[in-house]
Amino acid sequence: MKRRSSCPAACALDLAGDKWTLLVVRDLLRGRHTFKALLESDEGIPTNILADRLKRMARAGLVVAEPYQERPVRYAYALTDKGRDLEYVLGAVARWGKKHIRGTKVPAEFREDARKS
Amino acid sequence: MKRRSSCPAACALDLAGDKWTLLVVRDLLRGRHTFKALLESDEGIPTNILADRLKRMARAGLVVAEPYQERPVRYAYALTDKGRDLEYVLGAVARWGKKHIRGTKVPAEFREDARKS
DNA sequence: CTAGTCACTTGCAAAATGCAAGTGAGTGCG
DNA sequence: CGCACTCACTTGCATTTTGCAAGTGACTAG
Repeated sequence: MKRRSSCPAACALDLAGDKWTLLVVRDLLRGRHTFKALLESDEGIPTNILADRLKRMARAGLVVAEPYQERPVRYAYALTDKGRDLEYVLGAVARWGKKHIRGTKVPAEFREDARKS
Repeated sequence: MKRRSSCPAACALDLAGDKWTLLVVRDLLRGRHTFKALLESDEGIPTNILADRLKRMARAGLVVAEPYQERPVRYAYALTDKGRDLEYVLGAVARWGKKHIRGTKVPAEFREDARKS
């Protein structure tokens, strides 16, 4: 894995700087842990992209996949400490969106987290 | 412009959720205002991408281009209030990168802003 | 007249994205 | 057993975005 620079922001953006990764984090934080549950968000992430993001995030150490049943094996995805810490990035992004993009609404699951907006 | 959902995070990511936009914000914050100065960062943004990002950011109301000389007309890019507010997002991203990606170093221009890391 | 700078634009190949359809392992029903 | 259905993906393919290199136009300095 090549690094563009030694800037922490640039390196962080290499891991989480796209339109979907932070939304997956958002959904994991709001308690959606299965592939199907993650698919059901309003934004409608395509299945192949979700599969790819989960793999990348696992490689980057942001999530872990743990089997919640055998036969057939089914995985539940959970944030690692590293992934969970993206909550503060997500919070900053959401706060910015709420302030500057009119018509946006914080999902019910995050209402109390939005007090600082 | 179509909106993926009404979530403030999703909408914000549509505007700034890519590998380059926040780095341009970082460079504008550190006082680099011309096309050339923005090109000179360590990450090496390609010229066409920079031109495209500046256009998008202008359309999104994040930056304004003001001519700093006539003959030939040259523009200096400056953040709007909306764009400057991305500083908090950038800060959260940088803090996360500094904490979780080893070997990263906050650029000198931001050292005092990094106290909360 | 020539070289050089700045701010781009253009062309094109490679990679990422998005959509739809398919697959495989299993469960529940009659 | 046969058929329908679910869940978690994978595959194929068209479109879009990226990245690199080269080119352009306006102008300045020598």
